[in-house]
Amino acid sequence: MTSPSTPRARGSYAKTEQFRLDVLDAALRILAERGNDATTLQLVADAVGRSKAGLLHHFGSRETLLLEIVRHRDAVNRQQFPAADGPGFQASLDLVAHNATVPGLVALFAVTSALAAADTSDTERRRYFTERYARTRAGFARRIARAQKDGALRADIAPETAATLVLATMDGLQTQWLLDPRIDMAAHLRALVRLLESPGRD
Amino acid sequence: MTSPSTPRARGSYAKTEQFRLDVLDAALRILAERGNDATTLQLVADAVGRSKAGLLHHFGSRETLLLEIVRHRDAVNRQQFPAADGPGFQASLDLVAHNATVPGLVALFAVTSALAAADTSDTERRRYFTERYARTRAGFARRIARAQKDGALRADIAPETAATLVLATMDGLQTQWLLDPRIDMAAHLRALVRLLESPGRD
Amino acid sequence: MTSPSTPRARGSYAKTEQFRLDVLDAALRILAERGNDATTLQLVADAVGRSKAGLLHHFGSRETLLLEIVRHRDAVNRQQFPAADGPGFQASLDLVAHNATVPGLVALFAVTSALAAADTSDTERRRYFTERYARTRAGFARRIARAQKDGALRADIAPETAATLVLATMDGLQTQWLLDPRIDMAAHLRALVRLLESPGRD
Amino acid sequence: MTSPSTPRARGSYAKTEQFRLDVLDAALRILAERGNDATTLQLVADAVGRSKAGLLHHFGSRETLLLEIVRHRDAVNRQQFPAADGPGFQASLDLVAHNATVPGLVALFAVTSALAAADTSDTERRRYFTERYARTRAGFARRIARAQKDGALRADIAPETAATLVLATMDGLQTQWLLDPRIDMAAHLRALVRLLESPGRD
DNA sequence: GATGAATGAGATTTCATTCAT
DNA sequence: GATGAATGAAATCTCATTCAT
Repeated sequence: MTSPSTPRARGSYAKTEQFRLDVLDAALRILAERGNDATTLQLVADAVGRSKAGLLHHFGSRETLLLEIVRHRDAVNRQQFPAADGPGFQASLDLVAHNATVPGLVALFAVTSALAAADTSDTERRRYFTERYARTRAGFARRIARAQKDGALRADIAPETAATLVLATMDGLQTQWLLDPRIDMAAHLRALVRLLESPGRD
Repeated sequence: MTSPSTPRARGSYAKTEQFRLDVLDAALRILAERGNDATTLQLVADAVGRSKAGLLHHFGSRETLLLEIVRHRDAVNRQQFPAADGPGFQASLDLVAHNATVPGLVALFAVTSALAAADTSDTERRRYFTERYARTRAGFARRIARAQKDGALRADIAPETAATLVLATMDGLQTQWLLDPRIDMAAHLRALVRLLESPGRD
Repeated sequence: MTSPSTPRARGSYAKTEQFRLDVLDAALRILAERGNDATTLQLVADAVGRSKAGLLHHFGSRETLLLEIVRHRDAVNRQQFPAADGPGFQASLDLVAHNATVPGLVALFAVTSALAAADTSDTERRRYFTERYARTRAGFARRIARAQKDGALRADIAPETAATLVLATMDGLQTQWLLDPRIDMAAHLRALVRLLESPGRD
Repeated sequence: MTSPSTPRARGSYAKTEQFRLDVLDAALRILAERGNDATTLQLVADAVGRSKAGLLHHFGSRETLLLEIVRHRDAVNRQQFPAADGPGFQASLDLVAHNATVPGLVALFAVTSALAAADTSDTERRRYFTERYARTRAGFARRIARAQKDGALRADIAPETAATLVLATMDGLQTQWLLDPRIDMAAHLRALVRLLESPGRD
């Protein structure tokens, strides 16, 4: 374990962590500008003033680098949008609203998760997303269960099921929004939450 | 032009069409076995006993070939699971149930649509999916509106909104199912439909 | 077999052979200017306006490309300096004199043959030089035997032995000349020939 | 500074020297087994239980390390085969016979001297071999001149010229022997010596 | 239409070497 | 001195794509 304030894994090379962050930033920026296929290691290396080989030394492969962006953003998001202990979906709604300002990042998530899901062997990418979804579902389910007990959400649906639906909806909305930015992700998520709050009245 | 109703049979036309179908089949099979990245033109060419150049002669590019699989499957599915004029979601439920038997195809859709959504320029791929989603949403919305009038679905949500939610859920469930096959896509879709139904129904 | 005037092996791509020759020329030039280690594929590729990958498509590897230069020069030299059927060493002396004008080429031969000789496994390079030396020795021996019969060369040394010595001397002289250009290769070779012509008289 | 005549023994000096010798031994062994290209610093480092960086700390570069092997072997050989003050070539013949038992070493000399000769700039390697050849030629010439005065060798060839020929032959024979071990280096060198001897000798 | 050859782009691997500790 | 980490250079490999026949 390292000291809590400096989350560096190995005791060496102070500048390394900053360098890694710089690379992730640069890669994300290029990704947002050029798209997945056009984002080459050379371009990223040039952007940070290093060589392709230098990047590979730190990240192992192009795939891993992209996955690291996802990982890092997940960590940042967990800090910025902590799934508060309240029963509501406010944190998720805030995150969705925030995502609507960073299409490049949303696109990266969409592509990476789809590729991970399509992997036919047990890649790190696939493992990461499998775990990530399981974790997110569990968190949602916990808060939904509590909200159902409080009477804030209707109880005629299993918390796990509702959690899966919320998560699926958030994902699906991203694809539709990327293809047609007029679609309001947050508004649609709110609509789903409303369905979960009370049974329909005619 | 060939006559619309009878199967083509003249000369090389029929042969070409059959060849294209063979390629799509072979490609989908390899895709299902090996995943997206490992599916090379060479592999597909070998599988159908042709050259890489031959495939490209017919399909233009690898991307287009993959998109053609999607296009073709969409056409087949429209035939097999016609969004019947009834008010229910039975056709969609049937399609989802069927998809659960063809993970390779589901994976292809997930990857291709994500890549299309991530495209930063106006590619054919992007155009296809944009249109496809718009069309599907419109169809869902039409049937939802009718069901609301009939009292089968709750009316306190805009048909367009509900349609977007249903479609998003179907997409999102695919990713989750690919990552964890224990997730029952059809059951979850039914749960969403139930949320959309009028009270006093179950 | 192909027609005698167009020595192209395969019936296709007229420009290919010229391209290969251009590459060999460019590589030899750079080799002469920069030396063995500093001659990179990139440099050669740039010189002929192609990509590294293009070169590798045609030559397989950097090693092979260098060996091809040797092969090609051997062929050219065989034409320019045909080991005439006369009994003398004039052709060899001419070749040695000519070599003294192309240090880059001599250096390439020296390095490549040494590397081939140092190869611990049966590489193509090693095979080529093994065969080349055997062939050259046999040719020399044949002409020496004839000269001995004619009385032009002393007969108290086996033709094979003399041939091996002549060849060894030519090689060894190249190294010494490269390290100190004041050494006159042709003059030294003539001195050896004189030793072979007649026994010493005091 | 250590005392000139007694072997060093103080502190880490002796240890360092032993380490250097161990590295040279290990490198030569690997060179003999794997050949020039396949002999990586990592392999040598592993063989002596040190790190690559450790080797470079002591030797500066890979090239230098290889040159050090040559240098060290030259020193050992000068001790074991002192070019005795007698007029004959016995010491050289003994050395050649000994070399025929250490192909790895012979190969290293062949490659290193060829690379040195091919260097287009004034490297340490090139300097070393230039000097080494000059020194060896001078030594040979001195002894040949004496033998000519003694009437042991024919006098119708300049001692310098004969020395250059002998040295060239020794080098050239090594290459031929490495490529075809059936070639008897010592026998061929003896044949050259015989050509240099006065008539009426055999 | 079809195909083998040619081509270029890019990822990856392998090294030697340099840097920070 | 010694070493693990960092780095860049270059070769090689794998593809998709284009060209010439």
